[in-house]
Amino acid sequence: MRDEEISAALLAWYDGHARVLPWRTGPAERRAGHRPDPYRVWLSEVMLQQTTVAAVRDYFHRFTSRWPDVAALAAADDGEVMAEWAGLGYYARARNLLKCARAVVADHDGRFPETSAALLTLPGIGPYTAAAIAAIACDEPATVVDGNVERVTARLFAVETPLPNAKPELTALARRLTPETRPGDRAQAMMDLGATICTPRNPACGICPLRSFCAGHASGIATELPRKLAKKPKPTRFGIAYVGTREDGAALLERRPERGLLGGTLGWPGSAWTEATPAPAPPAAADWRESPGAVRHTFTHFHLVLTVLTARLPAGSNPERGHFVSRDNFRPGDLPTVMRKVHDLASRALLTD
DNA sequence: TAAGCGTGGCT
DNA sequence: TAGCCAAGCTT
Repeated sequence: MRDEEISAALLAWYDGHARVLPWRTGPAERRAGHRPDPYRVWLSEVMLQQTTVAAVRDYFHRFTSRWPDVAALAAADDGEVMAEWAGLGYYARARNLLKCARAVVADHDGRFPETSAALLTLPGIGPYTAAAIAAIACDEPATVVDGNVERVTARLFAVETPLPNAKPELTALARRLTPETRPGDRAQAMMDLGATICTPRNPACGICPLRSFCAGHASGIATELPRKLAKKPKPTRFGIAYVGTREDGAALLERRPERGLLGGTLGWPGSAWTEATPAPAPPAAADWRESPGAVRHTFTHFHLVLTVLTARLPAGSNPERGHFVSRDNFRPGDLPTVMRKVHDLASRALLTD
């Protein structure tokens, strides 16, 4: 009974406070019988993996403008999709996005499957995303567990087990709060509550619709939850990047291997990234000069310090690595952020030369 | 199964 | 400033 009261309080709050988002069908529309487009739900959920709403907004608009449905995306050029994704991070998502779109077209007649179990078999769709799409787009009473739900649930039930060990326990508790009614709204309500009220730091318990049910708040430890195991320190790695520009303005770029860090993205040729600065191995013969300063960038699991070398390459340059991209076809914004930083440093160095 | 995999904003 | 954090998935 108590679990149902919590669900009811959550939905009542959501009816008045649901955020308006481009990929979302609001509670009023939903009651009028409108379901959101599964393609847009899927695209938004993949973009939102480990990524904030603010960061996703513009990317979502550009993707849906350029590729309005799953068939269009499935037919897209890989390089153009990678370029459009540039800057959003976790590039495996973009590669899997294409694989998934093509699987939907090839194996599912161009329509997304309508159960979480079937969605789970598609590339890039894991337990969270499968449950979210099924609940939001198909009204399946799937239990959606993301970082927000983990935090809300840990506080609501005062779970002291640290993450990630607490994951099964929190999932079971979240399942208790998953009623048959309005599963899509309920899932989004939990996430909205976590994003706007039950925030990681300084939660707004004073205006929380679940305060009277919250064991964490009652015992004064809500802000400390969920507990987390200590993280490993990040090592620092070093490398060299070569910014080569031909006389006609073409840039010497290289597509990285499909797998691994920045897989499938476009970037400047360079050394491996290792614990000591590697010996130079330029991609083409030229008078390479070091740009003052360095590029600093932090990835998920290490810090990177890049030395940037620039050179003008002759018209007939025949590089050992990479390929030339004409001035008209080169946009720094098509590169992942670390490579855009390299471009920016090289540009500053050439300007002051 | 633990580790690999981006980025930008906030404190 | 440096660490923490965000609507996780894959291998």
